[in-house]
Amino acid sequence: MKVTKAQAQENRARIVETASRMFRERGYDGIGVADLMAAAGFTHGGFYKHFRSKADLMAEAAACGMSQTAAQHGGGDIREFIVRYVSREHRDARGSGCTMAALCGDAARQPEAVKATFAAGIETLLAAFESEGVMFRTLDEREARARMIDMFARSIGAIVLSRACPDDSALADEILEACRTEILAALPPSVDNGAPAGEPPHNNPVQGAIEEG
Amino acid sequence: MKVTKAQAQENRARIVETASRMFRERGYDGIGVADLMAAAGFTHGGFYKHFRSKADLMAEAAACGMSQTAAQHGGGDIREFIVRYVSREHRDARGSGCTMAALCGDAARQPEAVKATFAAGIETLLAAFESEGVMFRTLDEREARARMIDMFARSIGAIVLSRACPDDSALADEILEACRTEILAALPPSVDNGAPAGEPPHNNPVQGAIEEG
DNA sequence: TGTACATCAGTGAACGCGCGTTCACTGATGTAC
DNA sequence: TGTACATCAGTGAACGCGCGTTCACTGATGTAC
Repeated sequence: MKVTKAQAQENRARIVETASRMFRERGYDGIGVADLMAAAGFTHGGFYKHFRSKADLMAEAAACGMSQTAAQHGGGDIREFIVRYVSREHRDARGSGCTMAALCGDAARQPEAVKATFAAGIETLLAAFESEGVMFRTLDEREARARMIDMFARSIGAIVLSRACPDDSALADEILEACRTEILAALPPSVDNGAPAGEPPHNNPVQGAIEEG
Repeated sequence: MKVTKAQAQENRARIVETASRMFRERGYDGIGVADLMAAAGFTHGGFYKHFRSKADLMAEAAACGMSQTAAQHGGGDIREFIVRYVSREHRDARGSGCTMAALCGDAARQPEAVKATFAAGIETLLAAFESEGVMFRTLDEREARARMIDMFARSIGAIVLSRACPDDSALADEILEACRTEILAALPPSVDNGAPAGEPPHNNPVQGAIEEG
C-alpha cells in the first residue's frame, strides 16, 4: 500500500502533530509508539519508515510544539500574553497549550537533542517579545532580556504549580490568580500608550497595603 | 530472615528516603520498584510488605521530600532562600534539591493522592514563610500570600526552565541569574532592619535603566 | 526462665503485560525503457 | 503513451526486555504457656 510522496509527507506531519499533542497531554513516557501511531490513524509498524527512534520523534514533536507556541503567543502584546497564558483555560488544555509548560519538567531528563530544542524554543519566544521592542524600552538590552526571562519563568512556574494541585482545588486557581495579578502589576502600565514606562501599578508593598487597607 | 520491628521500620524509612531521592533524580517513571529496592539495599520482593503499590510509595516519598524541603528552606530569611534556591548548585543537585521543583511537572499526571501531597507541600512552604510574618508585613494577609505564591512560582519556574536547557549551556545559567536578580530586586530591601518595607531596589524600569546606563 | 509455635520482613523465581524495535510482506507509486 | 520493474509507505506478527505485582518459601523475632 504505497502512497504518493506528497501523501507520505502529509502523514508524517500528522504523526508529528499528534505526538506533539499527546506528549503534552501524557508526558514522553506516558504514551507509546503504537498508541501514538493509532491516534494518528496508522499501525505502529510504519513508524520507523519515518523516524529513527522514539527519541527522534520527541525532539521533532518538541520543535513542532514550540513553533506553535511561538506562533500563538509570541509577538503580541505582553499583557495579553500573560492574561491568556496564566489562565485556567491554558492550564486545563494541556494538549493544545504551551509545550514548554507541559514538558519542561520532563525535558530535563531527556536526551540533549530534546533539551537543545527546548533551549531554542526559549530563545525564539524571547526574540518574539524582544522584537516588539517596546515593553522594557527604557532599559538596556541585557536588563530587558533579564526581565523577559523572569516574566516567562513566572508564567511557566504558575502553570506548572497549578497543574500539580488536585483537580478543582482552590489552591490551583489561587496560584494562577495570584501570579497573574502579580505579573501584570510588575509590568509597565502599558506598552503602546506612548508614555515612557513608569511606576508599575502597585509594585511597592507600602502603596499596595494602603490601597487595599 | 525476619528482622526486629524497629529494624523493619528503619528499613521502611530508608526505602522512602531512597525513593524520594531517586524519583527526584529520574522522575516517577524513570526508576522501577526493583532498582529502587536495590538502591535501598533490598531485593524487590519485600516491597509489598511495606507498600500497597508503587503509587502509594510515590505519595509517601513526595510527602517525605516535601517536609525535607520545608525543613531545609522554610522559615529562614526569604533573601537567603532565594539565593540558595535559584542557584546552579540547586539546579545541579536534583536528588537532594527541592521535590517540588524536581517533580511538579510529573505530579500533574499522577494520581490525586500525589497531587494532594504536592498541594499540602505548597501550603506548608507558604505557611513557613508566612509565619516569619515580616516579609510583606505592610500588606494585608491576602496580598502578602499572593506575593509569596508568585515568589515561589518564579523560583520553581527558574529551576525548571534552567534544567530543561542542555547541560553547561549559557542559557541555563543566564536564566538562573536573571531570575535570581529580578526576584531579589522585587523584594523589600530587607526583612529585619526595622524600617518599613519601602521601594524595592530597582523595580522601576526607568530607574533601573538610569542606574545601569 | 525455658520451650513451642505463630508471625511476618525479606528472598528470589515467576506471572502477565506493554514497551521500543525489527522484519517479511503487500501493493500502489514512480520510473526506466 | 504503454509496459515492466524497482521502490518504499504502510501492515501486522514477532522479538527481547523491563516493568509492577504475586507467591511459595525462609528463618529470626515475638509471644503464649
